[in-house]
Amino acid sequence: MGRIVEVEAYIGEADQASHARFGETGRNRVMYGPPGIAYVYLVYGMYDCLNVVTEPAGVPAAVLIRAVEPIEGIGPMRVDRVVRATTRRRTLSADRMVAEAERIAALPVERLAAGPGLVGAAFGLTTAWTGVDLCDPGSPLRLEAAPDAASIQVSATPRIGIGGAGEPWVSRPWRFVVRGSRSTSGPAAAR
DNA sequence: GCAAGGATATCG
DNA sequence: GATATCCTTGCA
Repeated sequence: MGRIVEVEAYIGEADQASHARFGETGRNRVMYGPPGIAYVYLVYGMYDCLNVVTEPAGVPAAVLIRAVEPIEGIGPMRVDRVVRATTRRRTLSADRMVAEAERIAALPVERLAAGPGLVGAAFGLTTAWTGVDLCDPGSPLRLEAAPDAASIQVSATPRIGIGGAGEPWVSRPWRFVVRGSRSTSGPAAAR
């Protein structure tokens, strides 16, 4: 369990940064369905990114969960991070595997899920989780309201890692971060 | 600065 | 069926 501290919004086929920019396809199909459903996709061949489908059925939209501040299950998160890091690589010597495990073991708790790919790794998510109802209290993966949601300060910035210099969808401030969190994505210098 | 995986969308 | 690209990450 953890607290979501960074997200990005994607909405509509006109949003050229969205997977829905080509219309409905096999991959993005759930984005066109009812809200509250998980959409997990693979980027760069090794990172599974978790999204929450939003907007009523027919309107393709989703919110990418970019960073989580771990609260419970720290040990399992480290294990899942190590498993992911050592199984998603084709060429990895035994020495490098050990080094990777040690690096993850030494990570500060607040950095275990500090990025969209790291959220997927820490929670052991794969594209097979697409379709899970995140609003069902009985679901193995679910969203819950933060008790102190009303007092949290949020900043808005442009979205990360999207192309199209000078295009309107690039500068739109649709990335939201919990102010003051030490678990947001990116290198320390940029936080 | 760039290489590391694999799925995907878009061509032949 | 081939290939450029991708909502990333960590190391050279």
